[in-house]
Amino acid sequence: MSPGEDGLIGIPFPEHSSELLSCLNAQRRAGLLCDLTLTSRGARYPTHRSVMAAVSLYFRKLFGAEEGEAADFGTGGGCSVCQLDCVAPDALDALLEFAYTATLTIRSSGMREVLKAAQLLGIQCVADACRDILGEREEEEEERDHAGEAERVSRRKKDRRHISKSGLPHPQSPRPHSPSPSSPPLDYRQPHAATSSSPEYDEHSPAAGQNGDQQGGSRVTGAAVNGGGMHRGLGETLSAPTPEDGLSEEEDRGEYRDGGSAAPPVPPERGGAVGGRKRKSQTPQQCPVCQKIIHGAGKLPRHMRTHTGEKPFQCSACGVRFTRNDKLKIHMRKHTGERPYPCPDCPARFLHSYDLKNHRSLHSGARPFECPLCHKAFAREDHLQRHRKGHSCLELRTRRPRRGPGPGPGEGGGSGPHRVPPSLLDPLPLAHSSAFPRSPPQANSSGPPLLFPHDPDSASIPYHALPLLTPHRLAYASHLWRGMGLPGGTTGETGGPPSPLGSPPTQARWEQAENGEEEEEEEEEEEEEE
DNA sequence: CTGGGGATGGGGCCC
DNA sequence: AGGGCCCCATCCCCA
Repeated sequence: MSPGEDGLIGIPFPEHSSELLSCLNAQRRAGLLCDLTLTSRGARYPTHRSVMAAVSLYFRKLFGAEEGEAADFGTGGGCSVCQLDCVAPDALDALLEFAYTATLTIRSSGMREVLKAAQLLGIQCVADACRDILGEREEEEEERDHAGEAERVSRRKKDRRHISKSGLPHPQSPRPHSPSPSSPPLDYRQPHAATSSSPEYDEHSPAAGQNGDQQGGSRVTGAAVNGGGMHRGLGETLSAPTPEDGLSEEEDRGEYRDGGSAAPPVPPERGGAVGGRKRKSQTPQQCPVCQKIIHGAGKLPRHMRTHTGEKPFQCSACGVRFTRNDKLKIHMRKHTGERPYPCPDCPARFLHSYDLKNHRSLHSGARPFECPLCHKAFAREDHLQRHRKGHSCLELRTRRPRRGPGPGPGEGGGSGPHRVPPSLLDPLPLAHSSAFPRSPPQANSSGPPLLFPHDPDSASIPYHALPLLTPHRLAYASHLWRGMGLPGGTTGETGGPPSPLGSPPTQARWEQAENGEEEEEEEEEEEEEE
């Protein structure tokens, strides 16, 4: 290989962008290299012109960074001061935090101020996000107001509002850098929300508490919007959403609309397979990063580690780290040789109960998961899903195995023993049917849907798609790792490329094939009659 | 492409 | 409320 000509290789450093941002944020907090000071009603925020120009259209214009103009602001060597009294200190603080962490953490009550500030400063993605949230919330509140059972919820909401209001500094009072005791949030010197508290999610540190408690005892009342918009350009590591992400986010969205109330109509469990288990009305907590409602007491710290990449539980034998203690415990079985789930029908033993369950289906020969198109039956649901994603059934499918020899003891007709999960019959999986309500992706049949509109004018992506970007596993995680003084975040998250399940061309082919089969089957029946 | 094992994240139950 | 334990759904990887 001649190194000069075609020996060019690109070595990606996925953590670079997030590390860069994190470093800039550290410099900002330390006041290092700050060449711009923003002031708002007495509060001063040292910052960097380049960062502000990168984030805000307003500053881009101001500094002439947009069209190559050399404005005074842009060329001066000293530290400039930009007075922004039209922007509330809290909102400015939140926007600065967003600029340097890609996460917007604000209180519900401050949403409008942030929206206003984002519009003023030309931070489109934040403005869009705030608009969406405000819109949703208003709808939600209307629903609640009409619902008689919502009394408790609304009371809590009032409390929240009260807390939030009392937490806001008086507009006239100078913006303190150290907030008063009654105004816990938004100390700009401290990373917000999950950023600051992420190291404390370690289960070993009981002081950690829930994320919502970290700033004053009330649960999270604001929203943390992970800013994909402006930082997406930096974040080359942004991965397309996995089907899992999409699906779960769909579920989440449903839950989110419930607003975490104590007695919402519970969305169906996954596939309804859980059956008897009822969701106990445990205090749901909202993840400040992905907005997901986490049910179950004490589960939020566990969930947060999926964002931070923190793996506090290390195997003493091989050093592998885990996010959860129970996973480590299972892992340890590999070292101890313990396989607590023996198959009663054969010598096989398993680490997990569900492995045994899967395995036993082999003995029984049960293949309860049938492809509705080619009617091939599988013992495992995920294998059926994989089968359908691979579209292989189109080539292999011939005739409906209506008589015995086929897989499974029963006939496939109608309400036979073949269980086809409703989700699999749904031609358009949720992840692709409603996750992109505004701009449906150009689903090509060979790759993930396009999440990022190429149109530069559409500076923001739909807010609903933000959680799908899984940025929390990228830039965000890096900040936290850095904050914890740990080496760079693990990149174990694979987030494999999703298959465009149910993409229109494929769906059309399926439907076509299905129609063809109906005809074929009729012919077959006629033959049988003869 | 399929079968199988293992990993991961979320929720429920219980202490 | 927090955490342990368990189960479930889903995904990844390998043969």
